[in-house]
Amino acid sequence: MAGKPLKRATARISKLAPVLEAPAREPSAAMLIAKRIEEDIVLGRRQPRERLIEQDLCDLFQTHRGDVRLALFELEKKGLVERIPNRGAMVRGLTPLEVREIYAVREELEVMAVRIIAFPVAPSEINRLEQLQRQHSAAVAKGDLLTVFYSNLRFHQILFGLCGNACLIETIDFLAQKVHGIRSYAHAFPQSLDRARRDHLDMIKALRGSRRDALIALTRRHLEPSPQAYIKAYERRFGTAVLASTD
Amino acid sequence: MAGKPLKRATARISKLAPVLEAPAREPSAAMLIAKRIEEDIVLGRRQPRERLIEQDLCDLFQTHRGDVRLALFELEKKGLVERIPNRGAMVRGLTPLEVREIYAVREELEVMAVRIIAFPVAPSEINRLEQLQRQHSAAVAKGDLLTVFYSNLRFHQILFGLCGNACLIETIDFLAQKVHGIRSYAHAFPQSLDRARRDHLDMIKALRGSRRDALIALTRRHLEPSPQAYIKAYERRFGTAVLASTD
DNA sequence: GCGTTGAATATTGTTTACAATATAGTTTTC
DNA sequence: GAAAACTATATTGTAAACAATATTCAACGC
Repeated sequence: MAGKPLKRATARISKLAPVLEAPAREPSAAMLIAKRIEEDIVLGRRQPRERLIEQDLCDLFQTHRGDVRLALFELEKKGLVERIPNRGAMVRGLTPLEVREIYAVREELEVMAVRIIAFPVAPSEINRLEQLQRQHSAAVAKGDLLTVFYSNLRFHQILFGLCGNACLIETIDFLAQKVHGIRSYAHAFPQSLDRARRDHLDMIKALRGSRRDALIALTRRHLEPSPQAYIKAYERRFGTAVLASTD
Repeated sequence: MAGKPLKRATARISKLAPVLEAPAREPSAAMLIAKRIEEDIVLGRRQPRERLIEQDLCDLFQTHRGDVRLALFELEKKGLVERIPNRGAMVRGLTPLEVREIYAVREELEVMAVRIIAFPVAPSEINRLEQLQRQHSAAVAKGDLLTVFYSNLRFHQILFGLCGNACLIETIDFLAQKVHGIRSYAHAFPQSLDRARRDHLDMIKALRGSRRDALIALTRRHLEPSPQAYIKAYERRFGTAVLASTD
């Protein structure tokens, strides 16, 4: 047992990873839990300021606290959850100011994405978008909010994915996640969902015609309603003064 | 012991967090470890593809694997480390393509930041920048690369912090972190450090004169050398063909 | 009665031990 | 002698127990 510790040290030097490809790993348990909690927040099943207690989540997801803990750290960085040391985690509510700031950055990046898309776009890609759009419309008609949420998400991922810049795609996605929670406000009105649907159709049309300026304008317009609806709802609830009030 | 479990359930409903302010918490142990490892990567003390073994890091930082684990997850999300399930973590090397993509997004966001800075900027802010710049120059002269790194980082944080959009500031910072690792290449040449120094001085001048267009041009120019140096070094090392070769 | 103190409980944070998986080296078989 | 199977070891992943911290509620003194 005396000479053994050396082995690890040598191993670190010699083993420089034998050219391993990412083996298309499935998401870890912690990520799945994070995803589920995120869904709950998005669909309004969990209210802002509601506490997220580790043991409760363990019981719910049938797992140990390690995974739940990791999921909460994950959600904290995404901005959906607030964690206070030794006190725990709670669903985070965004202030109107934060929402406006996030949407300003989203607009900049999404416009950048459509600005660098290489035209013309392959018909197969446009067909994928149309298919997702049909799925989205059907879900809207049925009132299936979960499917609405995911098909909408996928639509935008495919659309902005066309730009080809992986970092840009990732960052757009990251910012979209931050405001997932406020969509439940925007979607409270059927007219909002309908407007989004029409925007999508127009986008597909612009894409097919390689009309870049139209696509940029649509991208900007498409981002407008959500923050406006949220801010209105917020002011109705907490008074007209939009300050840093936490309660 | 029969009726006790209920208490937790009721607690979750009743306790809606009694208006707690963020108590300016100090960074957790995991974050400190992540920071230290990041420094090692930035300064070239750890090579790309080098393995990061949890137990080694525990010995090094005198802690348990929980913290180290969390730090590695953290670094994975930042993009500095690659993790493969059941196999471990290693320092991640960026391909030239990734570097170009990241810098394209950085340019977009940093230009956005200086575009929305409210002029004129308070003299106190400009003084802070000048002070940091003096610190930076002194560190360059002394060859103190760690101080060079941090004073440069702070300079940009203050500069872009002037834009006032918290989300934008955070995202700029996030992307800068992703390419911290390649700065060791750029800084290999003294002329690079000197050019950066001059850029900073010009930026301060433009800021003082409220010359926005000049500041935007400087911001773009300032981002050029690093990826170029990295890509050149990469090609010299792995051959001129810039493909997905991993070794 | 009201604020304060103190014990009981709830919740998070840390540590350790254990199990599962991957890697390296050795032996065996053709 | 080379390929395949097996064993030993290294490393990560999981779980449970323990410790530290915060919250709740009741008793006490003023």
